[in-house]
Amino acid sequence: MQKLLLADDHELVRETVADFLRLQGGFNVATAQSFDEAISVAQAQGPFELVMLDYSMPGMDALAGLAKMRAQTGCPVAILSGTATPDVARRALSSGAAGFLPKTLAPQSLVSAVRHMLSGEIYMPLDFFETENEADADINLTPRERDVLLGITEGKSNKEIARDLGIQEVTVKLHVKTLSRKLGARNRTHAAMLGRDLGLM
Amino acid sequence: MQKLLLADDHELVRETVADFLRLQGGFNVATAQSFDEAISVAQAQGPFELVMLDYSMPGMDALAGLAKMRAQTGCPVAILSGTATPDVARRALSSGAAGFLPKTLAPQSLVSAVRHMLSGEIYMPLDFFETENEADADINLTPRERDVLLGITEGKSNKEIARDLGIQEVTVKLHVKTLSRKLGARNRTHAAMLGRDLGLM
DNA sequence: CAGCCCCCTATGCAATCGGATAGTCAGGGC
DNA sequence: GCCCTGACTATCCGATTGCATAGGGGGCTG
Repeated sequence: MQKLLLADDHELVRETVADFLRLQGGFNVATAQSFDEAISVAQAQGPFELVMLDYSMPGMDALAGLAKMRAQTGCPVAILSGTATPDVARRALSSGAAGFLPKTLAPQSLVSAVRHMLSGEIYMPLDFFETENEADADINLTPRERDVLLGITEGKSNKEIARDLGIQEVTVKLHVKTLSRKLGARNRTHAAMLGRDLGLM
Repeated sequence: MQKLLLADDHELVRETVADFLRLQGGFNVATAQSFDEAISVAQAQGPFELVMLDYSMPGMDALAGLAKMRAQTGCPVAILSGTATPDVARRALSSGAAGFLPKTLAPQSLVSAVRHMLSGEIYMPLDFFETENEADADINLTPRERDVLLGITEGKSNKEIARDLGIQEVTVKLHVKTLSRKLGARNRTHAAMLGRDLGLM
């Protein structure tokens, strides 16, 4: 029987979900109520074939906990969250999560998601990509701003970007300022990160 | 019968894969040999339920083509590649790809991957996350450098990072310089991008 | 055609970054 | 004890960025 580990600090959620997985999925589910306990349980009762961690939980420290658990157990680790944004979901996957499980997921979908991850695939509900694109809709950079943003993400200086685009450095500065304002970025570096996260290039 | 569109400029690959999907998967597969032809076919013979685009193909222009095709058809679009790195794969997913298909994939896996994406899920072979982590192994930042890098990715200035960490601004500068060297980054912005791509935080 | 948007340029200045150099201090390994 | 590394501090200086202000020219649209 496949062994799962579910860590969440909300007891109601944790135990009902665990029971559901036991009954509907036929899994052997262990639980933990904090990140540290999850680490202990993983060592004491392991090996597990899949670990699910709540994103906001004592000791979890965001995605650092994900990396720690992956290093510890070597098995797929999924992130569970009730509030997380598409941005967090994408970062979780980039950080090596086996999947992202919003708590709004239909129970039956959870079982198939778990099976899915057990077979070595990445699970990501489509909703998150949809909503992401809607959210982006109100941000529209001009073609030139996009060019400049691309240069920034490649680590180029204003001078280099200007040369590559055949325009003056001052003009690049102008675009940097305007696109940063549109993105709500504090500076060029922040703009680069937001630009990539939002998939603007 | 589910309609797929496969675009690849290598005829041998394109037609053999298409035939395989027809025979083994029972799909209706249309093909195109360039990005522009893919757009035309998508309009003329659509709607399709899944589009697969070769990553390097005339007119494709990397991930811009992905976005264009998604906007055009509104259906899931997967990226196909023989050479792409984990980095490109992750960017493709961040840009809204329905999946990433390396050409080293076992044929039977391809069929299941396609079914998978047709059901609205994201497909990503586990290999890519594995190799990614191995590749990262030779880059090891000190804990402090990691702290500083995190601050940079959040768009903070050296002064802010120093205040948050309780150290002097000059020290932050030192860390910025050394971590940039370790990452092979040209400046802080580049370091932030590389750091996120490599999942170092 | 007038208004608007995008693109481009220019000048000037303050803040920040990037790099070099030169140290102190604590801890681990030989 | 010696060597090495990580972390931290200091000063100096040039390069770059960020911001404000003030324009010109082209294209699209009501």
